[in-house]
Amino acid sequence: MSGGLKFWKPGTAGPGSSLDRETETEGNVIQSAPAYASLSIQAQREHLPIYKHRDKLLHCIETHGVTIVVGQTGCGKTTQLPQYLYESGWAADGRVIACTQPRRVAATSVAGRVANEVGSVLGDEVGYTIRFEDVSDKERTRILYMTDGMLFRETLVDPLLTRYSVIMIDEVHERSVYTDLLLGVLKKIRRKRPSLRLIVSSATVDATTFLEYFRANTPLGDAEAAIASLEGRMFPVEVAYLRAPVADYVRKAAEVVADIHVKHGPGDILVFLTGREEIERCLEELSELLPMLPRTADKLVPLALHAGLSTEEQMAVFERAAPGTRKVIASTNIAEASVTINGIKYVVDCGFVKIRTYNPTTALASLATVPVSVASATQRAGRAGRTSAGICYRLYPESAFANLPLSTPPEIARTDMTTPLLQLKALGIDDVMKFEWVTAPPAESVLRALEGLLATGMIGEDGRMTATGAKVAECPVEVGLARMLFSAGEYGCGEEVLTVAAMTAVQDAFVIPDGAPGALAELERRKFTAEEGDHLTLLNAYNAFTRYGKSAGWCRSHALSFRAMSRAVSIRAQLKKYMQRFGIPMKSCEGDAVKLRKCLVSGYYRNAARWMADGTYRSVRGNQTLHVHPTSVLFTRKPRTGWVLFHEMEETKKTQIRILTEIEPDWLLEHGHIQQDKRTGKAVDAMAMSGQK
DNA sequence: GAGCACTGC
Repeated sequence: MSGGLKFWKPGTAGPGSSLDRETETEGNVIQSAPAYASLSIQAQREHLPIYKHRDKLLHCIETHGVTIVVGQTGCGKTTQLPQYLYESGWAADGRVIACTQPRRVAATSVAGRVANEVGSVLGDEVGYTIRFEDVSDKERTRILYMTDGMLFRETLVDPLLTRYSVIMIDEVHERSVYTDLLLGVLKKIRRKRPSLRLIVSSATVDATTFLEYFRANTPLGDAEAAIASLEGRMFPVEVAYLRAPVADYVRKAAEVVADIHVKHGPGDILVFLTGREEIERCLEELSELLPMLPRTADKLVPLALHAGLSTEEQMAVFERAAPGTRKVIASTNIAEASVTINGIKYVVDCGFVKIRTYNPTTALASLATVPVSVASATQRAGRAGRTSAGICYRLYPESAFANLPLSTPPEIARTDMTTPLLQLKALGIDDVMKFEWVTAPPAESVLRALEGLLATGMIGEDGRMTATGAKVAECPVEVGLARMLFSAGEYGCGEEVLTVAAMTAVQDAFVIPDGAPGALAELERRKFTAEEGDHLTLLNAYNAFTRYGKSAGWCRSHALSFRAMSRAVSIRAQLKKYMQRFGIPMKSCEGDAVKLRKCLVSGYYRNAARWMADGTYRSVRGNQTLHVHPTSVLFTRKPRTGWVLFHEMEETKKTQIRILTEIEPDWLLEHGHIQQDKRTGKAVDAMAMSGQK
């Protein structure tokens, strides 16, 4: 490390230099995104003046149907705007001001802060609504924070969202599926109810996209949409790049951290890497480097942060570093937007991110490591400037930055559209091709989803939703799970299938404890193992969890995630209400695993696979080679019947199937193949394959 | 014979 930091630092702007007045809307991330900043300024100059003052902003909302607000994290838009609106009478006559967030924690914490500022009890004038928690009052709540998913769901009940006078869609730049669906639906609602005011709030210049979106094909005229911007309260962040690319950014990250520690003053360090494995390796490399460093005054405290950690483990990153120590947090993308840590002065950004994409042709989800977008890199850099001026070290050359995509493709372009399309149908939007998407999902994705909905009887040949489809659409789980729940009456296993659905909807109930190798977790899981496979193993784990008092300590000693198990309890209770509403008897199959497994088949018959002599499986649909995920209880065993049903498949290094259960191939024949046959004209999966047994 | 970015209803 004697050579020191081999970074090139842009000379034009240093920490503390102030930026052009107008570029303040971009935050003070110096030199991070020149092309990006100028795009924003240009767009704003062309269209409208920048409103910075409260009264002007209100005026803007008053006169325009849709206001696009640009302002980055910390500018107060989320907490202040709804209050301004409230004070100027937008919540009069029993109307409600809504503000949506993509995440539950954001909705709850912001609601808490605003209630405090207003001097109200949370749940009274200011409240929040998220899944499983409604801390609001139907009569009294005037400012309501909620997840965008909840507001979208509300449109199923009240299609014009009549109780709201203003709806603010926050963090629109994140482009979650529900944000996109909501924007489309809100544009439609505004045609029928022009009095509804919209505020679309974004941290980035995507804002111009939304401005154009709300103007396009709208009879409301040019002046109906406006951009406003709010000043942030960020400190400047200097950005440094590598002179040349590195082969091993994990190693480089450790070196840069060591170098910062030796050469720079106090302040914690946040390192962005792509996954758990990289995080652990980086911290190992760092501990090897430390003894070789010159003596420093401060001690370095290494911490990991990723979603796989328990809540307590995650809390460690928020604890203030003890005097004479410096925290270094190696984190996944979770620290980019979901988790905010104060006191970070240095950010080290590897420049990559793991992203999930869906291939509609093969029905395969895959997880790939790809370069981050300019928007992501900017957001990551900003994490260094929340409490004081900071530095961001990007582990790639500046020339590589210029080639990054401006933003990550929205989720709607890389996800299975089956459930979203069914929900649009439930809203009466039958022609999804004509729906005004902010970004349209790929045509192939829409076609495959419609095919799937038709094959499973959710829609008819005319494309309209069937009676079963309407029930499934209401149920807040994926289509396969809902179908399975609704056939529970037929198989007399309502109690059990409800638990299986809840446990399947929750990912990662079984955890690999930190430090202990997989073997220990494996041993614990074996205690719940059912011969038939993972679905019944999950059922056993859930039943044991409730039998032993739903305790966190019990989960810890049985390699189960308390967080996941508690979620399963909530989901089960919620799904139970839907089953009761639709009159499905809550019977127990009294240990008859055949009934339960037949019921699983009713929802997932499309996910069947046949065992091959080499230990892999072949999918019935598509004849793909599949590998059992190592967390499956069938990882080590051949299924007695030679056939399994799986919950999902995902491509990483190999194509893997997760959550599988042994089935009889004959059970496949009873489902869904007829419609599919008629449509494709081909011999169908289930029928064709069962002949081979 | 070996693994998993992050949300949300």
